[in-house]
Amino acid sequence: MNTHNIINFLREKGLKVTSQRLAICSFILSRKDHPTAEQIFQELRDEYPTISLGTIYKTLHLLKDLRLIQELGFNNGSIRYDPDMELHVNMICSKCGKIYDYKTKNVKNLWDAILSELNVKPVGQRIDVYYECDDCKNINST
Amino acid sequence: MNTHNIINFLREKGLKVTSQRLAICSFILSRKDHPTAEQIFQELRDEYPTISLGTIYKTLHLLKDLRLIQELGFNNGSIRYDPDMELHVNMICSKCGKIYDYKTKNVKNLWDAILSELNVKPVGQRIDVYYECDDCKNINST
DNA sequence: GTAACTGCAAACGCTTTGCACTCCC
DNA sequence: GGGAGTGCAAAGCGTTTGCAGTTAC
Repeated sequence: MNTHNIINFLREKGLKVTSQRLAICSFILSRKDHPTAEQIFQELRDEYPTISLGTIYKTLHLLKDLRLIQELGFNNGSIRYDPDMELHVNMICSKCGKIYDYKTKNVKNLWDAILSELNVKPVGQRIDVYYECDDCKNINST
Repeated sequence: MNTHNIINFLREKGLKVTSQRLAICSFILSRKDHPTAEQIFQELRDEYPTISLGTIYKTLHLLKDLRLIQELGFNNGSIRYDPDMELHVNMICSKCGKIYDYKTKNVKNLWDAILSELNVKPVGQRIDVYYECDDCKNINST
């Protein structure tokens, strides 16, 4: 979703388009690494020095309610925000916490088979694979 | 794992078998509903009035390090503890938060397919399906 | 006897809330 | 002009930590 689309989307919902809100939406909707609220805060501070964590959280909740992002809670209590609402596998490095999304037709087919077995209408899903990424492997072997 | 096995397991690891530790281990290892630390605390209080949350957490971390349980972090910041270390799907009611585990051949197939496609050695996994359970459906329809 | 464990309370980290001020519409 | 949105600071809540006292071995 580009800036223009975000503006229209917010207006359609009767929401005000402020510069902070636009910045936060553009940021999270374009990121593929599932940042935390704190990371968003730090990265937007350069351009918006007065932006606050409270605003970040309020905007993220808004996007969650609008079903544009999903929250991923982790064992250390942190929450990361994922703008990909389609079925995918979260590939998570157990050392550095880096995440990338993985999607194939095969995953979709197998997932559909499981859902038909379960006979439920899911309102959401989450598939995590924890592994050691190449960067962390290399650090260990040096 | 019954009480006798737990005692032997702890002894083998050189850990002391205290009544609190035994109670917490027996409790979490036999529960299928993935309780929180607070729930364990409340339920054990009757029998062990002086037990503390600190001890619950320390014991849970111990069991995690021993790979007898896994932690599941959620969006509200809470952590729930799951004694099933085999591959399974967590069926989670999005309304009441109730969880039950689901295992079939297809789940295993999905997992094997993903792993062979990805060509990684996983160190763990997590598969959640969020849905509305029968109890919550009935409440809504009355 | 002593090292590990417990219970308590304080500290911690992330998230939420309340409210006065600001700015979009 | 009015109400939604922002920023700040305080409060909230689950988890972790530190330490003195206790207990298993």
